[in-house]
Amino acid sequence: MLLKKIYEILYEAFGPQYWWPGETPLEVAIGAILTQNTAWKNVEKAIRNLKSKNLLYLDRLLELDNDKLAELIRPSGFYRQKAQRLKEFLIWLEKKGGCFLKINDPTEVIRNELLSIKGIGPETADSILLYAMERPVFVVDAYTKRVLARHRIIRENANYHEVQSFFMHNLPYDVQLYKEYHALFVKLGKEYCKKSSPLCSTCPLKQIF
DNA sequence: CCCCAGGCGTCCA
DNA sequence: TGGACGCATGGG
Repeated sequence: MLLKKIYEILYEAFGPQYWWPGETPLEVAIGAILTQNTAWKNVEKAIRNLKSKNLLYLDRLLELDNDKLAELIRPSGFYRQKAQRLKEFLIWLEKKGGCFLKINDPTEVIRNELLSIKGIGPETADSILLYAMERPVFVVDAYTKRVLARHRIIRENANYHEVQSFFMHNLPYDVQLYKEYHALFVKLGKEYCKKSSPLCSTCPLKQIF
């Protein structure tokens, strides 16, 4: 199967990526929100700010007013929006009991609740589900689409659900596989499939075609 | 100076 | 449905 083959080639080329970077599920989820259309380097600064003030805990973040939070996460960009949206998410988490791994609702139910939070779209919801909650959900991002479109595996304008279904219907439901696969796509995209450079003559996937 | 980054909501056709 | 635009910092 093509998707399995692609995975093997990427894993062979890059090895394990150890994703998601973050020490706790809460940190993972916060990173998922802060990294929206933002370089990860900038997110690291924002998270470092929170850590250095010992604020990376649900209760402490909930106490923090939005302006203070915004100032701390400023390096991650869109910081006023993100502060507000992050806060909304934290309130949801608190309402669910405050602990990701103790939430027992079906994945689809949680996903819909996450999507109803303003500022959490499909990619962010799925990143939280996969990397913070260990649910078998495939994460699709800009790199995934760009890589597949350039190799003509999907349409240029394929939507999120379409691409996600393609993976989930052709791969086993396997959390570890999905975690690694998405991380490998990001690695490949960053190094071989940049927006500005149309060619990718040295792309590891070349050997398939 | 430019373009880009691990998106999303809103508005409009 | 899907394209344009605003949101904002930091790096190349």
